[in-house]
Amino acid sequence: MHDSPLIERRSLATELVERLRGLIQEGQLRPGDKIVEPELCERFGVSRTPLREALKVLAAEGLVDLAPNRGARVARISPEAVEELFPIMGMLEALAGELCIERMGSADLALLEALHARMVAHWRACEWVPYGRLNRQVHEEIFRIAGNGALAALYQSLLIRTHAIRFMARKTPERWAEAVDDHDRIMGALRARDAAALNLIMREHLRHKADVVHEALQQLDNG
Amino acid sequence: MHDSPLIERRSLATELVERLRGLIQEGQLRPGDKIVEPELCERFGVSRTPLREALKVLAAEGLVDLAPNRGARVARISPEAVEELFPIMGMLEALAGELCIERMGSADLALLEALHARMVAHWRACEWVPYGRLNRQVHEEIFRIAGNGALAALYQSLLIRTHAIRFMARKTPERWAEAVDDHDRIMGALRARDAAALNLIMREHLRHKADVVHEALQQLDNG
DNA sequence: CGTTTGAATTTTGCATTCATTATTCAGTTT
DNA sequence: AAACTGAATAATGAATGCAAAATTCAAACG
Repeated sequence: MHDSPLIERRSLATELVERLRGLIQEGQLRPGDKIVEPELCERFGVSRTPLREALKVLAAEGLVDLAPNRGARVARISPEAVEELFPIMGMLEALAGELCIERMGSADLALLEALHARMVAHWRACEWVPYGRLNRQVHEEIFRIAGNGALAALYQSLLIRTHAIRFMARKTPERWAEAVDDHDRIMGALRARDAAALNLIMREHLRHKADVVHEALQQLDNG
Repeated sequence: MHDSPLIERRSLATELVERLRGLIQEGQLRPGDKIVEPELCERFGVSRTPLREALKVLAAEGLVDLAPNRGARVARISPEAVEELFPIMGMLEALAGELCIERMGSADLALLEALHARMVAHWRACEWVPYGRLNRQVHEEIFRIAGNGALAALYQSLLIRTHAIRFMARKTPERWAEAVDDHDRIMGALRARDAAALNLIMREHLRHKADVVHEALQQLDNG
């Protein structure tokens, strides 16, 4: 039997869920924006039925707030929500780190080292955007190595929910250095395969990220 | 101004999500069952539109599997999924425990002690059902005291996803005793406000629960 | 007797339609 | 001028309709 790749079939609603997630992530739809169904229907060339199904899903994910008879808005993220979500993400990253240590082979570690080194180089060069990309890749790679799909999916969904806010949160140079230092220590714990240490660092790392967001929110309120 | 309670308005889809969740939880709809839209529509007296919206939401929650053009089935939970989900739940419970220690007042602790004592009494009397109820209440109370709504919601959703399997998983007397012992140690750590210890116990407790489920799955395959 | 084929039936995906509920805005009142 | 009223408009919630896909099942074939 020839093992041909399955023909992938998707419903409009599924397609729309991903498109809308994308729009929210890249900031085309911003937190608090009203989502008017006929408008988006025209934009995507679909009827309201699949769009509504997609909105229901996004609401279940927490990306969209749905008020009965009053339509949908892109969810705003409050300081309280940050306070709630980041510790959870910290725990999930900590678990990912532990699993990663259990399963990681030398090739995996080498890949992480390489990504980390490139990330640090971009930091030294003050290259914001590629730094951010590498940063994300390191975390993704850790989750991949951890090999727990449900964990990765859950983390990803929380990441998207908090994305809007990080988008705005410009790191100060000190915070940036702190993040790089966290990553250095993460790599150290991975090399040493020290699960307990990694656990603590991961949670501290997320605590720092939460602090950055809080500072950014403070700025918004003042300025 | 008189502070009247808001009139609560719900869409049919929202209502259906909860009804269907209930049906799945109480075993009226069992894992692997095909969900035929017209059938359920008749049962609830609604049209397919809101029902389909509800199914999309349940699919996003992982309670239902949706295959394009081939309808919905109540999600089956595989041994692999257990392997993935229980460690996550362990981490979430561990976090809840830590937060609980941070925020718990003496009244909170007293309530937990009372629930725990009643639970143990039911165990001694071999009273299955009330034991289970108290067990659940203890965990719920810990999450309530922890005061992190997102954490509680996330845990709840994983709990429902794994519910079907626990439904079947009959504990052996040894496992039952083990669970009670776990709870004893949890109470001990709470009394001592020892977050690090509680963290470990919580994760171990969930590890044990996963073992129970695995044993049950084994039984099903053999018998 | 087990497979295969293809028409009849059922079920699903999506568009459309209709009723209900918000929102907007001009006209009125204070 | 600010605040209220209510008709006109627009948006949402849900039912219905219709085309495309899957499933079923009986007849034909090896």
